Amino acid sequence: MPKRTGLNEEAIARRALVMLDEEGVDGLSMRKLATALDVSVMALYSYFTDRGALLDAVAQLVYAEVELPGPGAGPREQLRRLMHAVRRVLHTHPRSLPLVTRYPPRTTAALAFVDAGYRAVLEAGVSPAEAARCYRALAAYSIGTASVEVTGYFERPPAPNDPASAAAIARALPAVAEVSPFLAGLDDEAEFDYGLDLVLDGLLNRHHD
Amino acid sequence: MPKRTGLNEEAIARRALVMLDEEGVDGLSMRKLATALDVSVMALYSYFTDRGALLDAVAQLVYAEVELPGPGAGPREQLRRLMHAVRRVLHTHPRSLPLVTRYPPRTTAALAFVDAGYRAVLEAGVSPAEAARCYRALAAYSIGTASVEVTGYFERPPAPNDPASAAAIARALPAVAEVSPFLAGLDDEAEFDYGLDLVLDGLLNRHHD
DNA sequence: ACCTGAACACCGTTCAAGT
DNA sequence: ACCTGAACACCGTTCAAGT
Repeated sequence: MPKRTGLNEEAIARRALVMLDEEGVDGLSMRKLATALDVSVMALYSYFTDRGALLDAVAQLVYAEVELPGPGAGPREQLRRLMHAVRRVLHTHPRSLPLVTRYPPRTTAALAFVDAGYRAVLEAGVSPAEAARCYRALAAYSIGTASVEVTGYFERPPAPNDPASAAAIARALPAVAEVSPFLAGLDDEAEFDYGLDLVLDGLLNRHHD
Repeated sequence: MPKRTGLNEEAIARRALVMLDEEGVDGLSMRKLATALDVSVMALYSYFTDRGALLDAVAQLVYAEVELPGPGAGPREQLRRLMHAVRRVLHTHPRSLPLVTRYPPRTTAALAFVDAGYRAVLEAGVSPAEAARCYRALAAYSIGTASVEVTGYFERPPAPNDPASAAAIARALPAVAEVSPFLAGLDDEAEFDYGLDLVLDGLLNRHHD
């Protein structure tokens, strides 16, 4: 008689995603995950060759959560909605960012949003060879924005450890001192749209002429 | 008499960067680093409160390596050169990418390239408030591109574990099947320029009108 | 085929002690 | 102030064994 633990790849990866959301990549250990699933650690290795394979599976689950835009809009609007959906998923699972930059989409479910993106670019009349370049630029911008947002790259003005040197920084880096105050007030989603429209306009105009 | 180990923050972080380049973030352990520096593990804790502080210091070293463009060119060309320099550093230290997306520039040396970027945008006649937005979009694109390049996001056509399902993928994801073959042939630097020009044109034209 | 427990070779960090 | 060694509480993974 089998042990009837109800274990399978999907169930393990789902529980791992919950743990990732709560504790981050470093907090997601095989041992804690096994405890949470009420099995021995080594039971997990019947489904994943190692921790890397598990993290990959978690990344695929995240990609699969990207909401595909419904039909009825032009290609440009489809792309805009799709990139917003990508950004939204990364905000739902901010701790998954290190995984997303390590494991590309691979499963059918994970590739669904990529397919939708290619389709929209092709519908705009772009050749397959050019569609690859277009989508790559869009993906780079979306992933980069999410990365910058989630890590708070521009969140606060630079603060050196030594508080006495704040004045020194202002003297050595006048432009940083002048511009930094405005970074704090930016609205993330509006900024995302700002750059996204730039890239979309550039891409689609270039191929319409 | 002090132990004359020649230890200091900078020397430790420099050696850590070498180890990061060779073995990646996971391979950069406090214990191995101490052995490489010929001191006990705990000696490192006199200079860094924990491993995170060390990784932060390594990230600052990487930022400080960004080559600033010389004078003599217009703001647009300066920005183009600067973003290429950022990309170049991330290619010199590809394993530093997880650090760069975790620890923003903070020291004076690390902020030098950010200052140069702001200065160029300001020189283009953009207001400080708008300069913050412009630079943010540029940084997002550059970091995202480096991320996509280094992780090989678009390097190979998607290959599911189950080879029998390759045909199934082609059926379920027709646009992926059509576009993917063209991704392999792309030249990374040319693609970077492709999108960078798009963003630069959009940003600078918007503010010139 | 799936699951277990013990063991191995690692980690980061705390603590008490040395100079 | 700087450095050490021992100890603690963790890791991922191998192995031999169980059903």
